[in-house]
Amino acid sequence: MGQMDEAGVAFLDAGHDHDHCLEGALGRAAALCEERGVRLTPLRKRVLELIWSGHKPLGAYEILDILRTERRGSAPPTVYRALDFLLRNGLVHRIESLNSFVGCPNPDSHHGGQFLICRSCGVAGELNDSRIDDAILKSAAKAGFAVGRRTIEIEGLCPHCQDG
Amino acid sequence: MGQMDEAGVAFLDAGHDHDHCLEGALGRAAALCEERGVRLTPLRKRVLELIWSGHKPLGAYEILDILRTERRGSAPPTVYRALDFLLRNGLVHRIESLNSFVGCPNPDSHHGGQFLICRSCGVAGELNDSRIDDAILKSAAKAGFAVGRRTIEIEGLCPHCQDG
DNA sequence: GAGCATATTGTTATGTTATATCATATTCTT
DNA sequence: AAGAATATGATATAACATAACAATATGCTC
Repeated sequence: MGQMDEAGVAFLDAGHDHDHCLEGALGRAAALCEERGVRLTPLRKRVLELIWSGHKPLGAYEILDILRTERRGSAPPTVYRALDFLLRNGLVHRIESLNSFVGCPNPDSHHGGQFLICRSCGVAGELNDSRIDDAILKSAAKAGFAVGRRTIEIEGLCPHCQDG
Repeated sequence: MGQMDEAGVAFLDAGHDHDHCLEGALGRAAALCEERGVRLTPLRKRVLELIWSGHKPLGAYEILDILRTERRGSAPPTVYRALDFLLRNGLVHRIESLNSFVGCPNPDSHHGGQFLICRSCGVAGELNDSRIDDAILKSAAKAGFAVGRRTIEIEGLCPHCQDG
C-alpha cells in the first residue's frame, strides 16, 4: 500500500491490497512479540488475523461468532483475553464509540490512535497527526491537566462514500 | 464561576459554586427548550438535574438507581429516553470511554465536546478549543474525509489530583 | 527429564449497558 | 370533544464485559 504520509489513512488508497496488509500486520506482530518476549499464541494470532481481515472495526461478539465455528468451547473470555493481550501490546486499538476493535498499523510505538470512521461503509482509518496531538497537549497544559490516554474518534463520510 | 476563557474548564475554578452552576444550567435548558418548542418534562428535568448535581459523568444505571427511589416504575427505558432527549437537544454529552453522561455548559450551539477526564477524582471538564477542532478538520480534509460527530476524550490527572 | 512456577485457555456464571415492543397516559391541535 | 402526536409505564431481551475457578500448556531449575 506504499508509504503513507503523516495523515495517510488506509481507505484513501485505491489500489489497496488487503492480503498484503494483513500479512504485513501479522508479520510485524510476530516480530514485535518475539522482541518483547511475549507469546503470540495461535488463539491470539487468529483473533488479530480476524481483526485485520478488514478495515471495519470488529465487535468482540462478532469475533466470538467466528471463533465458535473454529474452536469448540470458545466463550466471551476467550475473546476478551485475547483482545486484552493485543491491546496491551499495541497491536489493536479499541474504538470506544463503537465498542469494537481495529488493527493498529504502527504497533511499534505505543500511541493512542486518532480515527476517521465512515458512517456509511464502516471503515476506520487511523491518523497520527502530531498537530492534533499538539493542540490537545497545549490546551490541556493551559488547563493544568496532565494528559494520559487520548480517545479521538471522528465520525463522518470517507471519500468513497461521498461520491455516491 | 466567572467567565471562562476558551480553554477554561470547571475543575480549574477554586471558588466554584456547584448550586449556581446547576441552577444556571437548568435555567438555560428551560429557556432553550421553550425557544425550540420541545418539552422539558419533569422527568427530563430531573434527569438533567441529577447529571448536573456534580461534574462527574453519571452512568445511566446510576441515574436509574436514584430515580427508582423517587418514581415507582422507573426502568432502563425511563432513563435512556430522557437521556436521548437531552442528547438530541445538546443539553448533555455522552462520554464514550466511560459509558456515561455529563451536562453541557453551552447547550445553545450544538457541538461535540472535548473532555478532560480525571482518572483520580472522576471529574470531567469540557474544553472547546478551536485549535484542536481546526487541526482535526485540516487533517480530515487532507484525507478527503467529511467530518461529522467528534469524540474527543482525554484521560489524565486534573490539577487538584496532581498535588497529592 | 522431573518437579515446580507461571502463563494460557476452558468453563460456568453473572454483571453491566442498552434497546425492542406494546400498553397507557398525557398534551397539542382543530 | 375527537383525533393525532408525544411521552411514559411495563416487561422482556439483546449486546457488551468480567469474575472465579479448573484444567492445561509452557518455561525454568535442578
